Parts: sequence; structure tokens; C-alpha cells
Amino acid sequence: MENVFDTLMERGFIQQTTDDEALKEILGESFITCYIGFDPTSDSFHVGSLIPIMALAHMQRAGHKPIALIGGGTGLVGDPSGKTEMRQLLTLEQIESNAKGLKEQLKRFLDFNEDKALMLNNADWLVPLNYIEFLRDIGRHFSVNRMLAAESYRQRLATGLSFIEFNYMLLQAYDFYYLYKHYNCILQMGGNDQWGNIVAGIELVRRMEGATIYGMTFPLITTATGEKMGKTAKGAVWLDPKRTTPYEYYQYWINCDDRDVERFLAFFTFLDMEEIKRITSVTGEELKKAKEILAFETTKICHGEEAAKKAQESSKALFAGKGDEISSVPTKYIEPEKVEKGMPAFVFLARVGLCKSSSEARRLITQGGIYIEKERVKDPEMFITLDHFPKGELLLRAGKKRYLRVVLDKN
RNA sequence: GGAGAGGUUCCCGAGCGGUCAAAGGGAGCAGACUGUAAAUCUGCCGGCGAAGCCUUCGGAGGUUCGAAUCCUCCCCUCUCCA
Repeated sequence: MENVFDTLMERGFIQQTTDDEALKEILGESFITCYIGFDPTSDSFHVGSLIPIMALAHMQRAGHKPIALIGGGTGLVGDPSGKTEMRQLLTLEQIESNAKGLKEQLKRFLDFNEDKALMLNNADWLVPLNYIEFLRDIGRHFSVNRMLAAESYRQRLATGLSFIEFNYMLLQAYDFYYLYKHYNCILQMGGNDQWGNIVAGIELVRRMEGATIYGMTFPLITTATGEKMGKTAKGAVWLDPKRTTPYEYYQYWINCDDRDVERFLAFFTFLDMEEIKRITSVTGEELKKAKEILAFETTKICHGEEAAKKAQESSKALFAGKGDEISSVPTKYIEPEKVEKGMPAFVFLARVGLCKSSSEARRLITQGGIYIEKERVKDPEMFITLDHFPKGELLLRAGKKRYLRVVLDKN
């Protein structure tokens, strides 16, 4: 079997490790346990968390045991790394309910059967900690001088860093130590902003146990246009189908920049590199095929094959005019009585939610950006009646890509 | 605690009594061109069933025919001193 180290390297996951050679050797000759921590700041992941999740999935596929550590305890403190301001502190209840949501989503990427992967919550060991004991056992191994020099605290020293945040590093280091002791976990991975925290854990273990363990970080990925992954104007692209439907998820990926296709296929799908190279070796319009594969594969991994197929069919029906399966397109239900008397198009658009306000609707129509059943609407005052719903539904479009299906429905 | 500087529409940032729904830039949106890509060009970019009207410039009061602009108090941020 191929060494995961090579797999990860080849696919672009590795920014830096604490020891490339040693790590590669260990990963090649034995099955290890590794971990990545996830912040329970929300009850759903978004596309931005996909890199670490996929990394764990690769580890598992190679026979290693991944631990997804939910930061229920560290979430109570808040990591200052890479942030310019102190984060809102979460309550225990919020964290617990968030952790539940995250667990569900991780199950789609990792196999938790028979302990092939573990999901732990560091609240379990961090919350019961005794302050004095912790200071004496763990705190004494940390040099404040060194901590202040750490890159992760640098920018915060300028704007202000509260004591609670300053402690964060100790807690994460302690996590690693705890997982090493109890699960023989010898590798922590994470985004590059975690480097300082990861190294702190490694040093703690070296001091307390005399053992050498490892760290690996992933690059911070941005899109070709320099944006953070997973951010759109409307907000984050979530893995939760209730927040971002499979259709929207599919659309997010198929709309990626030409320059990102190859990288994204490597990061966010399991297709092997040879195939990725092959399908992205084309240029121009041909690349759309690769994007279609990217969108389909990513949607399949996240939402299952069924949902991916539907999303794809709907997309094809709308954008390529192939077929008429559009059930997964965003849909709004409206009572027939509401339409019976009819109303001007701009009112209708606002009411149905395609436009945020009737002013916006007027604007869009005036600019030629609204279509009803593929027909451009010319007059904001155009009267919408039941006659526009011959089949009991109606397809609206704003701009080039924003579709909304309106279905007449009593209730 | 003392001394300054400042809080403006999604963000940055001008405005310093009427001509201000508020310059300019960014983001965003639409149109054209295209390939559901990028780049470019053009237009839009508070709300109201649209006549005019209503709400916005940290908050609350006040002066004035008229306030984002002046006054009072309060809240918050930053810088310097202690």
C-alpha cells in the first residue's frame, strides 16, 4: 500500500511537519493513531474545514486510526491563534449541542465502526482539571518567554491578549499529551495556524515522557482569486444540507475558477492523482467536464450518491437544457389563493424571496435580470396570475445562475 | 485616574449647518462578451404596490425654519501619560 505521507504530499496537504523523514518512515511501517482538533463554534462544518477532514479520511484509508477531537473544553477558552480579536466565549450547552451536529457530519467522511476512528471531546478531561495541580504538573514545563515569541501570539500582543486566551496553548498541548498517554496518539495535524500549539504539545510530551511525537500542518488554502475557501457573498458553504442544500453545494464546486480545478480535485475528492491529471489536462471549455466531476464527487462524499445525482440532473436541466429533473432546485411553496388575485412582478419576486425587497426586484427587472420560464421580464409591473402556473409551478431566474422554483401548494 | 484622537450606509473612507440617501474605493448585484470560468466594459448598489413619502451618519436629549455637521450628557474604540 502506498505510504499516506506520499499521498498527502502529492495531493498538496502538507505545509510542514516536525520531521518529514521520521514521520514518513513511521507511517510506512506501522499503523499509528493521529488526531485533529475541531472547534465546536457551530453545529455544522463548512467547506473551510474540509482539508483537515479529508486528511483524516486519507489516514484512515491507509489503515491508520484517526481521532477527531471536538474541542468542547478548549472551546470554553477560545484559541487566539490567527485571530485579531478575542472570540465570543461559548457556553457549555452551546458547545455540547454543536458537538452533536459535528459528529453527525464527520460520520460521512470517516468510518467509526469498530473503533476504526474515534470521536472524543476534550471537555471530558479538561473540565475536571484542578487548577493548582495543572499549574504544577503542566504549567511548569512552559516558558512564558518562549510563548510570547510564538508567531501565533505575535499579532495579538499588539492588539491585546487576555489571560484566558494566553492559556489556550497549554490546554491544547495537554490534549496531545493526554491522547498520547491514553490512545498512543503520536501525530497531530492541523492548519498551519496551529503550528505553535502542535509543537507545544510535542515538547510537553518530550519533557514529561521523553518520547518523540510528531506534528503536521496543512496550508491555508485560498481560491485563485485570493478568497478564503468556502466563503461566498451569501456566507459560508456548509456541509449541513439544511443550510446549504446539495444542489447549492454542487453549484459551489462547479462554479470554481479554472485555475482551482486540479487542486480542488486533489484536496476534496478521492480520485487518484493520475486520473485527476488526465481530466484536467484540457483547457478552455473542456475543463467544464472536470468541474462537473469535481462537483459530483464532492457532493457525493458529503451528501451521498443519491443527492449528488439529483443535484447533477437539476444542474444539467437548468444549465445545459438536458432533461427536466429540477426537484432539487431551491423551491418555494406558495398558496394558490395568494396568487389568485394576481400581483405585479416586482411584488411577486419580493414575496417569493428571490429578491430581498421590492426595490431590488424593480431594479433587477429594469436591468433585465429577471426571467420567468426562460423569458426575460421587461416590466416590473407585469401582472403575475395563476395563468403563469400552467403546471402548478413556475421557474424563476435572477441573473445567470440564481434559480427559484415556485410551486403552488395549499397549506 | 489624567491628556488627546475617533465612532458615517456590507468594509475602507470623505463630508463638518441647507444643494446629503451622504464623494471616492473595495465588495456585491445586473447587463454585454463567454464556457454555469477568468479578464474587460457599462449600469445599479436604504426602504415603501413608487406619487411623493419614510428611516439612516455610536446612544439620548437640545439649539435652529433646517443637523451626519453646532451644544449637553452617556456608551464604545484607539494613542499618550500615571
